[in-house]
Amino acid sequence: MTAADGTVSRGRAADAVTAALEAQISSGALAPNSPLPAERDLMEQFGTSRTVIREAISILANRGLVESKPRFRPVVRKPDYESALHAVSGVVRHLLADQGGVKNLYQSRLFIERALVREAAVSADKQDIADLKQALAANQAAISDSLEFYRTDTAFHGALYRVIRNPIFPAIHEGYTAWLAPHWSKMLRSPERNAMNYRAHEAIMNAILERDPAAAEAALTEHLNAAWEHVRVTFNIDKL
Amino acid sequence: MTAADGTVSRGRAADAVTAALEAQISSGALAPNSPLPAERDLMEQFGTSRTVIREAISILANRGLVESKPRFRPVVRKPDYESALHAVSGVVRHLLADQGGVKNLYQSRLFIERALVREAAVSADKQDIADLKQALAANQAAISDSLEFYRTDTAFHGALYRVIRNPIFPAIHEGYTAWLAPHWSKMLRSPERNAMNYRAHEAIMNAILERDPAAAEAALTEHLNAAWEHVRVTFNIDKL
DNA sequence: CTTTCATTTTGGTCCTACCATATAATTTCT
DNA sequence: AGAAATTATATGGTAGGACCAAAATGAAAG
Repeated sequence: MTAADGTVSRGRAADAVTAALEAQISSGALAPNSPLPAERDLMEQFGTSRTVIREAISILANRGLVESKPRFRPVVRKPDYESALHAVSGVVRHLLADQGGVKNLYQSRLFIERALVREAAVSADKQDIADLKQALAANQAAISDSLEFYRTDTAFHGALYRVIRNPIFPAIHEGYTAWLAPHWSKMLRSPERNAMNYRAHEAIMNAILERDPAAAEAALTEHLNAAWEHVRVTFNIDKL
Repeated sequence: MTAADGTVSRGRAADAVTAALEAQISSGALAPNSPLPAERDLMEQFGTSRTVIREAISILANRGLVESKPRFRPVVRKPDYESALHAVSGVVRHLLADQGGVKNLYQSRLFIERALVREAAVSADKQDIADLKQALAANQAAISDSLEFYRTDTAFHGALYRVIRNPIFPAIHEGYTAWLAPHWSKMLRSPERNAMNYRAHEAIMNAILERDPAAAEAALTEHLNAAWEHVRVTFNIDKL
């Protein structure tokens, strides 16, 4: 087969189509949130069979550049850090099922957040502080409502991932939230436990306000370790 | 269509095949590094057309569970943290091409490694120290050989990612190495610059040996910032 | 203007066929 | 007999056509 640039591809024609569509997405010719052209149009546009068109779309879907629900037109997605996380989610499922997978992931989260609270204590600006305070207040207000508490709990930790101005970190937070959620949901939520977790958040907040990175890191570490220990002993997931 | 478990899937039959193959891989029925059965055998085994078999294989490939070179039999791969990184590499390319992508990635690396050297200074054990020392020695021995210096440089930083016993982190290091390599290779390597970088590594090592996390973090920060600054001013990649 | 119904698109699946190459089998040569 | 060259087969990649069910669309009815 002969590609547009004249090179002979002995391997996959789909790769050429994939690259072309990638380019059209990057250049904005295919706007985000707009549906992809119909497969039969694409096969005319690229002069190939539907087979290769479909394979190309499949590749783009797994790359996170388009979102394809069965029976629906694939929708173009701007490649952002969330879609990158979405792309790994398939493998992550296997890793979590593996021995120690959940523990490894949780440990990495602890490690990251330790560094984040330290960073927050050292260099959070007024806006960061305001965001954290607001998230904390919302968390306090939700102590009696376990479902809402979980949401605000996640939001508070999420605020931590935003003190460092880097879109990679909020995406990482979303990853942790999504992948660890099944195990967090196991946690027996109660107003008492919620209150305990809120106090832990408060301690972290105070350490940040006092610009004490060591105290912030210590508070965060104890908070996450306590949560882990609770899940661990309650559900005996040591081997996970 | 009716799947093996009797459920009727209105969407994709390929998903059923994918799941079945996933199970066979997880259970070890399909051993790692062994080739997948031929497509025509699989279509008989699952009672579906080659189309869906091929789509399932494609999905598995993008999930990182099988590695498929064009025209070759797909090879089963045990899903590890490296294959997870491999799965994102497609999207990452786009993110790096985007505005500030490289900078964001490099900043995240700096953030992670700051925490890593701090961790190393606090809790590196004898083995960790020995590994770091060996990596440092190899780095010193390669000052005059820029190519080899790059390799040992990477190895030294890699040793940092292993002090915390978590397979996620070496994988992250591989990601940084692979994705940042194109930009690092731009760096004008010379014995002088190599010597400079070696001294930076030495300073980090010393701080770790002295169990001084703050000094270690400072040394690492200066090291990576200097490298970034050099790349930045030399090649004017501010907007990358 | 909304609802309902008939029509057309469109994605998902199946099938058959053919090509090019990787792999296995066979022959040929040393 | 063993190695190298040759032929045959198996296998992945692509093409094209067909059918179905659900989605999108347009027309008719309320």
